[in-house]
Amino acid sequence: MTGQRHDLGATFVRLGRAMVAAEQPVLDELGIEMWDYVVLVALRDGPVHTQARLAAATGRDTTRLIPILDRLEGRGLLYRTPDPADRRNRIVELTAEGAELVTAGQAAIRRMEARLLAGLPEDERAGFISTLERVADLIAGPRDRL
Amino acid sequence: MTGQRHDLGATFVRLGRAMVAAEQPVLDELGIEMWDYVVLVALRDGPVHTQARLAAATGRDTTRLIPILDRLEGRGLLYRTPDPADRRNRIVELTAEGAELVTAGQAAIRRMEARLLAGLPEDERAGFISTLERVADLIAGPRDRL
DNA sequence: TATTGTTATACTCTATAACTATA
DNA sequence: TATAGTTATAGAGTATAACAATA
Repeated sequence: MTGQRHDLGATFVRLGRAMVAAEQPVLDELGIEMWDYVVLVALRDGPVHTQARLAAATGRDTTRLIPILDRLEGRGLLYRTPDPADRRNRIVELTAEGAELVTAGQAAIRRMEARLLAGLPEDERAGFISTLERVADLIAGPRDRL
Repeated sequence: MTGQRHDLGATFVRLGRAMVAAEQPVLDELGIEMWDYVVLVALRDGPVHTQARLAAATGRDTTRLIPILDRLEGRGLLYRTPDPADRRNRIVELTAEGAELVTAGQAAIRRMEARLLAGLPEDERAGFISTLERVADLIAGPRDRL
């Protein structure tokens, strides 16, 4: 019996899939898809001046990002304007409605996470989450900040 | 600034992708693909009497499993025999060579994991991994054992 | 008739390559 | 000429449906 524990990769992938599934009903309630949410969260802290940077920060490539932006812009959750400094670039920014939605969405997802982890003792839970963030930086590199 | 930390889903997915990428060179060295490895690991602890159960345990569906089994059988790493008790079923079992390869592969992957986590203090690392296993069972349910 | 394994078809998602506009 | 954004095409990956063998 070699494996007292499972491979980290298998465990992380499995956990990722389970969390995406758990987020689905929350996102359904908000009427947005997962990648919509990812983009909205990435934009929450301020406008971005090139879509390429936004694509890198969200792990999509630029071509896959475009339909997402089209949909969100059509719903009035964000808007794109040409950058006056270089009109090839587009400044992407949340509308007030978009900012409101991402705040409400993330709060709902945090509540869902808390429910899932309710079985863990409080101190173990806190320690796990803080180490998890460090491990993520260690293994996957620091996240692109916009 | 709402997010002192990132959503768990985003973090797990990112970590999963990073670990899969980190495993790639190890698997290349062994001459197998990721799903080959997943199947070999699942079979390590004993034969399975229906491919449907193997598919469920590895997260593939039966149709996607078949080309994987074909390839591994062709390389002599496992074999399929009709179940005498119910000849519709196929018993899938590792060959000696397959068992050897999965043992060597997992050892190499563990060494890779240890290198990636070398930046963590030993006790924090141990605590994290043990809590991670509990969290995985909590969130994704106990894993199908063959 | 129902189920296992298999094969074939359709669909979705992703990646690559052209096209437009600005520089 | 080079780059940002966009659109169109091709490819890989996945899911659905039909088929053969056995029960």
